[in-house]
Amino acid sequence: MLTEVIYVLTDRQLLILQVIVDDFIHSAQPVGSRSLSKKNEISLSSATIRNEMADLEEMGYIEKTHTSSGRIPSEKGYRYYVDHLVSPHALNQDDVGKIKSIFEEKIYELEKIVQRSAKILSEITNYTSIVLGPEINVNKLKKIQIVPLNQETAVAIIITDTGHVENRMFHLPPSININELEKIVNILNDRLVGVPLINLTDKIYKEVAVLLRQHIQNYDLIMNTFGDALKVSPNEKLFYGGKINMLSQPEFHDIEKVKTLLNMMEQDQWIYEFIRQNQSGIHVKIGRENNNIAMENCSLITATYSMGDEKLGTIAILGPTRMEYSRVISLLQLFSQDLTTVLTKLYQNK
Amino acid sequence: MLTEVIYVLTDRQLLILQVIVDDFIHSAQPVGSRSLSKKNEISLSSATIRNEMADLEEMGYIEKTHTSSGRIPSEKGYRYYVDHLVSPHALNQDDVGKIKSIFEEKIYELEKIVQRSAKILSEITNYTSIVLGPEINVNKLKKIQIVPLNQETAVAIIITDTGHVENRMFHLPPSININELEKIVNILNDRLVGVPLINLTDKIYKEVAVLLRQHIQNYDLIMNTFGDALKVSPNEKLFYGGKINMLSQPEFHDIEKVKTLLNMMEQDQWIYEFIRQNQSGIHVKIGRENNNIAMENCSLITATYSMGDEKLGTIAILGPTRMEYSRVISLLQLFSQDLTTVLTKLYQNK
DNA sequence: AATTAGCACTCAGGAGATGCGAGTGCTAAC
DNA sequence: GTTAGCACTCGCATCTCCTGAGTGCTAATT
Repeated sequence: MLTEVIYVLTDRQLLILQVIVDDFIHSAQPVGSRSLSKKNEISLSSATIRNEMADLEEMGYIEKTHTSSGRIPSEKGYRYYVDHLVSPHALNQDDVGKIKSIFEEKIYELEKIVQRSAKILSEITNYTSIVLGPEINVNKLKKIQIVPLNQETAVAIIITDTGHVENRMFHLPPSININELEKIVNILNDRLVGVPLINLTDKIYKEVAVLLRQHIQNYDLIMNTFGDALKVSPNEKLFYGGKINMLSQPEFHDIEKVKTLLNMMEQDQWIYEFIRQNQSGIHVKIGRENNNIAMENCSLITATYSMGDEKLGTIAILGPTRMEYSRVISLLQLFSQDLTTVLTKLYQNK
Repeated sequence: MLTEVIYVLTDRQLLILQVIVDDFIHSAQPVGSRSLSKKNEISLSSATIRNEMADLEEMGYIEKTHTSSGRIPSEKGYRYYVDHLVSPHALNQDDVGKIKSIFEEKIYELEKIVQRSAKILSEITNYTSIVLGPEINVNKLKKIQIVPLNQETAVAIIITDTGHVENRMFHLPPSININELEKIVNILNDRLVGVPLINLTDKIYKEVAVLLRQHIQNYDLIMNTFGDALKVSPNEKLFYGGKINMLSQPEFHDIEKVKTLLNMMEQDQWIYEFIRQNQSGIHVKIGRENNNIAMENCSLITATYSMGDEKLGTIAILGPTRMEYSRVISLLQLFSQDLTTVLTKLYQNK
């Protein structure tokens, strides 16, 4: 992308730009000079405003939809607005209450908290929320269990220090006997507790294999099938809230746009990679900054949440470029703070 | 609902009705007499066809969209078509292959099989698939485990005979000690293995409570919090596939219709109750037969799947009333049969 | 020098008018 | 009983016209 020239704007231009963005965010209609001149914040004639708007347009901060239309903010305009003009939004008591309510119910499972959060955030904002669940790969093993179901199958259960439970069924070779299985489990629990899940398989084959081979008859036979069961799914889960909220936005009255957008959301992998790479803190990506045709008309605001100072996951709000930046930013700030506090309190005291 | 009069149709009328429905299903355009007269199956002049169509309309099987338009099937027409005119559809090799592919991968978890099925069925049909997961309440307890995570929390794990794993975190009262917990678990496992999950809490409080009270110090204190953990979520899970396929149907080019429909799908509860009540076999509900405004323009074809002869769950395909009934019916027939066979083989041999 | 009033101009979008084509129903002939 | 023929209907696309909200520019005003 070309680096765009950043002009120095006069106070008056700043004011006008801000009012245009604010107005357009709420009305979704191009803003004209006459309607601006009527606002309290601005006491200038429409002609003067027209002159200033012409300058703002030349600098690339606003644009027209056709020759004689009012102005709408350009992506560059939104960028400037987000970087310099958003005032810390005084949050509505209602919204604050709803965010607090997420944490009031006594839920202990990380994943459920996160899922609930996605739902409520989308309800408050009327946009779509995307929550990247906690990274389970870095969680540490608390216990491994194997429960045989019948002669042929058993289920392996992996419990982490955060209380996350993974389970996988696997096939039992006919020659195996239950005692052997128990021996394996004992050895594994003995040696592997505290190991991050991501290192589990590695550690088994490199360090524990020798030991297992000594004690177990059919080592290869068992590990062939059981080993797979221990490979924890590599990806964190994505949770969506309010996918259909986008349908209520006037910019998505076109069914084709809706389709490409919803389609993109089904492509978990892309979203996953995209959201995952966020550094901690709040970030705003506007329109084409997202590098995805489906999101041309969308902005994405992301925040991270942590436990102590270990980053756990990401939460994002997806709306039209014409979204209420200041409100959403404040909401996410509050939310990620609260979530971090709760999680730290819940799980940090081992 | 009023019982509608069922007229006896001449062979010629049947033929015309069938061709109209078939044609409309594929073109989504009202069918006129002239285009009908050109078809090979029908060798009549357009005028004759017009006369027959007038009769069919009078009987309520077809209708006009405006005075001089071609005809489209009415709900009654679709009903008649489904009940009497659908010919067993010769399935495409491709489709059969895709259905078989669902079961080729070695997945053992019931839920994952079902989830995968929803996805693939929606891909084959281009409609929306709704799968009601296996009823876990009737599964029988295989084992209960409790794993303490730290001083304050523990996770309870319930494993069923089908390999389904439920887990719930709960709070440990500070005065409790680990040995007591283990004692409880031992007693529960001793007494409750083989009990259907739905009867679990009941059985604990009615039969096992006495025994527990004898052996456990802080019975009330523990059971207060642990008891909740054993209450298995009452509902089976709903899985959707191809929610957005509906957007490609011409009848859903209207954003409002899409919104009400997608909204309805978010109301899990309603869909759940509605689909659940199906008897085994294949059932077709057309338009307003579904008793839901959101589904006025939709038809729902449901099939059940079982293990042995115990009905496990339901799978449904949701499409516009103008959907390919015969194809979908055949697909569902094949699919539910295959799924039943696989499940029976997988889990029946205990 | 900065601001404003005034004016000619542009364009989207809604309201009518028009024509075309695909359909119908009816009547009379085959 | 079937069909040809004809008058009629209506949706839909196209065109034109009109209005209103906007613009840019120039000249007058502060």
